[in-house]
Amino acid sequence: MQLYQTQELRVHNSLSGKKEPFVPLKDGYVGMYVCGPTVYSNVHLGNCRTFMSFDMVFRYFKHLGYKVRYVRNITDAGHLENDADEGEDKIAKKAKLEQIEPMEVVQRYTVDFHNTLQKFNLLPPSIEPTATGHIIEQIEIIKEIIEKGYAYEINGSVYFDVVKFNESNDYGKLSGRKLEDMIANTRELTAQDEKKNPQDFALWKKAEPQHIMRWPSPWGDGFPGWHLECTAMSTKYLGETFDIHGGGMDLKFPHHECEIAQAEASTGKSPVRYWLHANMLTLNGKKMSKSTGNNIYPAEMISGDNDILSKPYSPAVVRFFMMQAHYTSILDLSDDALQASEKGYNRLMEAMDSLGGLKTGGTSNFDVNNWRQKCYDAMNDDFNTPVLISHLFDAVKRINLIKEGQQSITEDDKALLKSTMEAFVYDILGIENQSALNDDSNTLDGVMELLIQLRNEARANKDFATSDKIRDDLNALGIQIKDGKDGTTYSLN
RNA sequence: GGCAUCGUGGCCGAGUGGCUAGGCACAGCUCUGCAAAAGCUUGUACAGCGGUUCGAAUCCGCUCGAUGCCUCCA
Repeated sequence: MQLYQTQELRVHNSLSGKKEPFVPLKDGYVGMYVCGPTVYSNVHLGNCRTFMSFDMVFRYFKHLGYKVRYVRNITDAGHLENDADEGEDKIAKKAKLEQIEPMEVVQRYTVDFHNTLQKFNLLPPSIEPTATGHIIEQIEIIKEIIEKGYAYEINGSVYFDVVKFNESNDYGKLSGRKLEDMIANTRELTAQDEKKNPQDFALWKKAEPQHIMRWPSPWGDGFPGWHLECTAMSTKYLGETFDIHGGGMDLKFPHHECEIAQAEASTGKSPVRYWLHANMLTLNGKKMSKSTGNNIYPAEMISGDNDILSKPYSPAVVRFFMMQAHYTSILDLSDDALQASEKGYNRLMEAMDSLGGLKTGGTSNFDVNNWRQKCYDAMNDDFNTPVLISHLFDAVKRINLIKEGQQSITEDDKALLKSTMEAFVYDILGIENQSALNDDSNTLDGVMELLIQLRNEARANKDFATSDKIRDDLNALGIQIKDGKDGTTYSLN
């Protein structure tokens, strides 16, 4: 018996705009595709939020007992900088700027991407395919689309015929747009545009002689278009129809809309059953943007080397902060909000640390089973991590009460509470306990035990000058002394 | 300009047609030698203006504002 058989998960499907019961294509298996980064610069924090949201989704599916194949691509072929004919792809542009090979750019920023995600404790996906590794597959799809009559070749480039497609299909169903409206609002056609219609998009672009990234094709040397790689790779590894497709809100149009069109044109089937979109991260209430300086890189945040925040924040605190908001809501990052989260995070982790040492008794004042199901209910409701966290804090309160001897818990309930807390905090939310990670020295424990003992002796002798000196000086070092009912403990700040 | 999403107490952030989300901050109390930690108690929030309803912050309309997309972008 797997958990998914008893827990009824509902997800917000962008295609219908509603929460729907999640039923996978194949019982017990989930296929999930998430649009990965274009590796032409360092990942920024907004990217991280999106990938973190889907990491949490991935983790929850796994926790429920599904076998999950999670595919997240690396876009290393570059995309056009602009829509003009002489458009240059981003990666080639960066390569020229830095006087290095395009693949050097790709390598450098792929490494940065992986390092950063690892800091935030993201699990690696099951498959991480690259666009350049799937040129052949992309060419095959283009052939298929041409054959079906939804694409045309001109001057060595191939374009998707959106108007034609819209006659038999619904282009715009994901983003809630109508082709007629789009046509009505279009800016003037540039004179040299090869496209029949401004809404058409490139499947294959002819490479000009100076273009470095190029591959042979039936239409001459060129490179694949904007949206094709995701269709090629998702189809290859997950099938023509699969369960979940995720990505940032900003990809909804045109990227995801075009993916649907490409897949429906080539296979005649709707590619995705549930579209999930993660919302944006703003900084101090405004869009993150490199050009205005309203931007912060993960590394700068962790090191504290930035002009925006008052202090460094650990990746675990940042993750906790992000999990306190629902993935479909815009989240605003600010120093105040992070400070509040940091304190909440510390309180949660201290409860986690004291869980194991809790004294048990003959009765429980805490209905652990009922509480546990509330946690699942929160997650089952479209991965509602903020509500889950509110329940986790209910447990924190209980843990502290039991610790203070004001309430009691049975051995069985304690075991269930502990395993449930660990599952939700560590496995599902992916929040690491950094106090536990750093606490690798038995020496420190020994020294602290000695100091606590000396302080207590001083207090017993009413030598408060000495006891306060120990307490205050330790505090200055970032070590907090805590006097509880059952003796004194300490924690590192 | 068009489309979409959203506007919640000092800050962040859930949620629902009538029943306390939660975190942080603040105040009072308990505990303490004094503190800290922990616990308890208190906050008459739901952008504005109308409307529907026995009842709306939750539904509808309008206004204002924010964010995203409309050209690559998580």
